[in-house]
This record gives sequence, structure tokens and C-alpha cells, in this order.
Amino acid sequence: MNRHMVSERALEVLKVIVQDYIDSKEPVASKAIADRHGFGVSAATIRNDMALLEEEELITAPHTSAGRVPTDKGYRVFVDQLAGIKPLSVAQRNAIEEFLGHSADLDDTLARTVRLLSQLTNQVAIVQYPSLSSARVRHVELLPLGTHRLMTVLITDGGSVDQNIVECANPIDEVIVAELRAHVNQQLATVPVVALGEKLAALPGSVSPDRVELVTAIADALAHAIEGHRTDRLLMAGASNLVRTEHDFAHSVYPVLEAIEEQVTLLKLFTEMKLDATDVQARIGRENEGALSEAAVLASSYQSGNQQTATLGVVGPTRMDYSSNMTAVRAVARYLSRLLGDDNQERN
Amino acid sequence: MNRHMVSERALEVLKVIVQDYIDSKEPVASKAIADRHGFGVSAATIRNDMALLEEEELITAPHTSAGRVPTDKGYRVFVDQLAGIKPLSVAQRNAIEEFLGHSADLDDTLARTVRLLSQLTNQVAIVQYPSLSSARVRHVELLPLGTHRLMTVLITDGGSVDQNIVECANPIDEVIVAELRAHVNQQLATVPVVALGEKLAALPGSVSPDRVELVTAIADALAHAIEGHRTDRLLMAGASNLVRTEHDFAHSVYPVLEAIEEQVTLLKLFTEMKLDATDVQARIGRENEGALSEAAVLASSYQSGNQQTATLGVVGPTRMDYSSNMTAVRAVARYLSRLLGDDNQERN
DNA sequence: ATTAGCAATCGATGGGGAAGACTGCCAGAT
DNA sequence: ATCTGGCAGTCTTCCCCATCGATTGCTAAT
Repeated sequence: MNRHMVSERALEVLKVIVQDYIDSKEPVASKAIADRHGFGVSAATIRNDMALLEEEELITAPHTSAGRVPTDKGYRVFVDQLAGIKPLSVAQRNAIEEFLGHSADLDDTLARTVRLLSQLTNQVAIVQYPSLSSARVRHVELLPLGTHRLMTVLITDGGSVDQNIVECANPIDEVIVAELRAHVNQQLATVPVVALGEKLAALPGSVSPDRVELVTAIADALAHAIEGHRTDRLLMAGASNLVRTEHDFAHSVYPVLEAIEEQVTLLKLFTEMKLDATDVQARIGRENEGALSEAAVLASSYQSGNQQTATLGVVGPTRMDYSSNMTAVRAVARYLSRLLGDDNQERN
Repeated sequence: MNRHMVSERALEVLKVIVQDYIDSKEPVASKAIADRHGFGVSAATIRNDMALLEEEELITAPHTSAGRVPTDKGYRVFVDQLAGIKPLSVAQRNAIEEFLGHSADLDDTLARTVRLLSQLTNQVAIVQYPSLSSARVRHVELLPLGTHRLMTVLITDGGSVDQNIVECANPIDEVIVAELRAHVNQQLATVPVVALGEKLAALPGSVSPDRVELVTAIADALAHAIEGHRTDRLLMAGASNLVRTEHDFAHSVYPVLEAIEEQVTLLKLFTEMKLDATDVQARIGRENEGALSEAAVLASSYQSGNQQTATLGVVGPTRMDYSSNMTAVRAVARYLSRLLGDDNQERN
């Protein structure tokens, strides 16, 4: 019904308003549209369309004698219906290629990925660590650190590694540790991490009484390690980009950056967006609550090994280049999936 | 000689100028000093002292009819001679205590540390990963990832873990991997990482010819892992604090934040400062080159296990609370040293 | 449905004081 | 010698106001 009110040309007008506003930072005037784009109609006609668009709350005027600016709703329509798919530029493709060359460990890969994404989009980029949920235990290492301290290292077949420190009441005997290492590995190898909780609970019962205390502590440490530590960890890069676009935020970027660093807000948002593996989603302005209600978030999920899925994306002003940035997010998510995931899946 | 020109009281005046300016953000006037602090002299006398301080370039006036503001040199004198040691506040002590409770793996500890430091100081905090230099190899794990890919995990007795991915030309045989794992560990266990390079070079020669290719790839991956990756990795937190103090920077915080994220500049700075393990050092304003010449950097080194030493600190506007922040940096560095280092040292 | 023309509205710009804040300096007091 | 009170001088800041320019909304004609 509302749809009937907005003519085909009015939508085209919205499109050029968004595009012009994105690269000029200035409200777009009817005359400029009529002049610069080949609509074949006069400025007055454009003004009529603009009045319609304003009625639909797709655009708004900062003040009486200014051009129009897209509203959040306007950006939403643009993203859903009007933004064409912009192919990656040569420079962007080169950046990804160059990045492709140096693969290393998971930490390094994600750190590089987040920097890459921030450079491609000129926005703040965020990458979430893959969840451990469907991985299996590969190896448990016990390392004495001094006389009363022990480090546990949990390695899963997804390639993730979690360390933890155990404080021991009694001095550590290296021989006992070696025995426990063998025992623990025998008990836990190939156990899915989701089932690790119960296995760990049973662990102290499987050793002689004088070792129960130590084993309990170790089991606690391992339980602590899997308890979503990696899951809700975020990597951020390109905060300076947010500062660069400061004037696009009404008050300050401070609360935005704060929310990003807080991590909680973003993690909640990422799960709320319940991302399709296939495509990029956008949350624009007021669609977000709180500190991010002046910002836009683009996110996509990527696949790590063993169907593990995590999220990555960018945060920036609502006035951003959606076409190009969504392409970049999509490309990086796919690329990262290929790098981390495909080979593992062959195995299943 | 210059020292004789500046009276004892003039230094006191400098001190209150720094202190007042730090929490008022406003140039400090002679009248305000005479009124608010118990100097027992008139504003005119203060003015005379201020003229002296200005001659020494310790303070400067933004314009004729404004109060005085400390120069970089003024802050330097303040830090070196005038800043008393401010004990940690109760809230700060609580924050550290609370942080102390949840020790986990190295990544987590450093991530927590950097956030703690940023909260204590209300500045951007930076923590450098400890170097591997004097650690020994504890364990090497080889994990097949699919058919043509292998992950190496290098664990050192310092507790650090490095992962790396190896691409293999030929399909991977699990049995061979198991044999190699045993062989590699036998060859490399307890080898100091500094000597790992030559050991790795010799590794391919110790296996049968048909495995040379794979072992060479593995050796390369391990070599890559130790090649300073952890060494020059930085963790940052509290970027929003920099935005909050934006007005303290003449132009923009953009280049400052950019330099921090670039990491190279800071790493160079950290090594230049060749930090005493015992105390906090400061680099103020123009003492730094380039983008950081409008900022102040406070840094201290901390000891990880086995005499490994790394740096941590904060970056903020030159107009910052040096007393309190230096105390916080010192406390966190010591605390982190205790957490990571002492027990290891007992072992040697 | 489109257009041209025109009045109306509002932001931006810049001049011109007036007010207020400090300093610098001098001459006299301690 | 050092300190002090007083006062002129110099800026910044703030506010008022008039002008200018941009752009819209409306109306009447096509």
C-alpha cells in the first residue's frame, strides 16, 4: 500500500540522494539532482518526488532551506532494493591477494583479517573468534610452572588452543604430572568439547584418592578454558577510521567506540542478527539500540573448521558506502571461510 | 646555571600550574594561583615568577590576555622533579584485586591487563607480548587439517603457544604424522628457542628421503612461528579514552590513533626507551617524533618467565595526570611481573 | 503530470562593539 | 632586594544584527 505511493522514479531519486550524500557529505538539492543526473525532468518535478519521499520518511531536511538527507529508513530501502552489487576494485583485490600469501596461526590470521577488512572498507572492522562448540579434544598438555603452579593447554582439532593456570596446594611432582598427562589424554582424547563438561566432572573419580585434589583443580581449569572464552572474544582494528568520520555523528564517536570496545553490545547484536552464512546483513541507525543508534553495522558469518561459525563485520556512520562495504565484508567472510573451513569439511 | 635562575618558589608555581591545568583544562592565571594556594604572596609576585618560568620555556601563554599553560619542557620538569608519588586510590586497588582473581591463559591475562590499565588511567593502554627469546621448547604438536594441510603447534616452557599452518603437496598419512611428531619432539624438546634455528635446519637431514619434503615444510613453519611474531605483537585497549580527550590535541586525534594502531611507531619507541625494569619512563610531546609529538607516552617493562622482558604503557594527551598514571603503570607492570614471572624464576 | 516563477525561510557569514580576563610594567612600600 | 597595588594595554569571547545565498513549497499555467 505504501509502496503504491512511491513511484519508480521517486525510488531512483532516493538512490541518487543516498549516493550523492555519501560522497559529498552535503544535503542534496533538487536542482543538483535534475542537473547532474539524466532524469529529463525539471527540478520542480524532483521536488514533488522528494515531498513524497519525505512523507514516507525516507528522506528528511536538516532545515527549511537545505537539501535532503536520507533517513535510517531511507538507507534501509537503499540497501534492500537499490544498492547494486559493486565489484571489488583492483586495489582491493590486490590487498586480499597480498594478504593471502602469508597464512600463519589462527591468532595471526584473524589479526590480519581484521586489519584487511578495516583497510578495505575504511571503517572499524571486527572479527569474532570461532566458537569451540563442535570441535573435539585433540590433546591436553600439562606444564609445571614452578613448584606450586601448573599450566594446562587444551588443543582441539579445530586448531584452537586454550591455556589456563592451576594453583596447587602441594608441591608438584613431575613424575605424577607425567602420569596424569597420559591418563587425562587417554580419558579425554576425541571427546567433543560440548560433552567435555560431564567427562571432566567424572575425571577426579578415576584416579587414586591422593591425586583427587590436583585432578579436580585441573578439571576445573579445563572447564574454565572451554567456557566460551574464545567464543566471545572480539578483535578490532581501524578505530582511527571512526575518528576520521567523526563529523558524521551528531554528538561524538565516543559512545560508539566505547560500545565497540565493551564487546558485550556487539556480541549481543551479532547473535541477534542470526546471520545467514550466505550473505551480509546490515543494521542501520535506530535499528540498533543504545550507543550504536547513530551507527551502521554490516556483518556476515564465516565458517571455521567443523561447522563452527563466527561473525565478522564493520561499524561506521550510517552515511557510509554500503555497496562497496558490503561487497568487501562478503568477500572477506568468504575468503576467511575458505582459509579456515573448507579443508576441514572434506574430512567429515 | 639555568637552575639558579629559577627560584624554589617558581618551581612550586610551575607545579600548581601543571596540577591546575590538568584538571581545569584552562590556562592558569596568576590571580587564581595566589588566591587558591597558600603562597602568602600577591598575584603580582606570582606574575614575576611566571615571567621567569616563561623565559625558561617551562610555561607559555596561548595569547596575551590568558593564563599560562605548561610546555612539554614544563611537564618534563614536573615529572622529573615535582610530581609526588600518589598512592593508588581505593577504587584502583579494588580493580586490581578483582582482576587478580581470574587468572587464565596468557592471551587472556594480557587482554585483561590492558583493559585494566586503560580503566585505571582513563587512557589508551598498550601491552606488548613477551618475547620468546630465552624460553625452551616444551612440546611440538602436529595436527592434520584435512588431507593436504597440517597445523603445527609450538609450546614453550614460558607458556607461550604458537600455531602455524603447513600446506602439503602430497596427501597426509596419519601414521607418518604420528611418527614425525615423536621424532620432532625427541629432537627439539628442551632446545632453547634462540637455538631453534640451526636445529630446525638440521631436522630434514635426520629423516628418510621420502619425508624430507614434509619435514622441511614443518621446520619452516616452526621457524616462522618463532620469528618474532609474538615479540612484536601489541594489544591495545581504551581507544575511546583518546576520543574523550580529543580537544587536548591541536588538530585531531586521528594521526595519534593511527600511529598506535600501526604498531611500528610504538614498538620502535618502546625499544628506544630502553626501559629500566624498575621504573616508569615518560616521553612527552615533542620528545616524540611524528604523530606522537602531541602525545605523552608512559611505559614500563615487565618480566615474564625466564627473564623475558616486554613493555606496557599508556598513551594520552600531554595534559594528563602524570602522578596518578605513572603510579598505575608501575603497579600494573609489577603485578604482571609477579603473575607471570616469579614462579618461573624459582625454577632456574 | 509537469513546469516556471516567486515568496518565504533559514543557515552561514562577517562586521562592530562591549565586556571580561590577564598580563606587563612602574612606582612606591617593606 | 623583594614584594605589592594599580593601571593601561591587548586579546579573546560573546552577542547583536544585517546581509547574502541556497532551497524549498506553493500556485497557476501548460
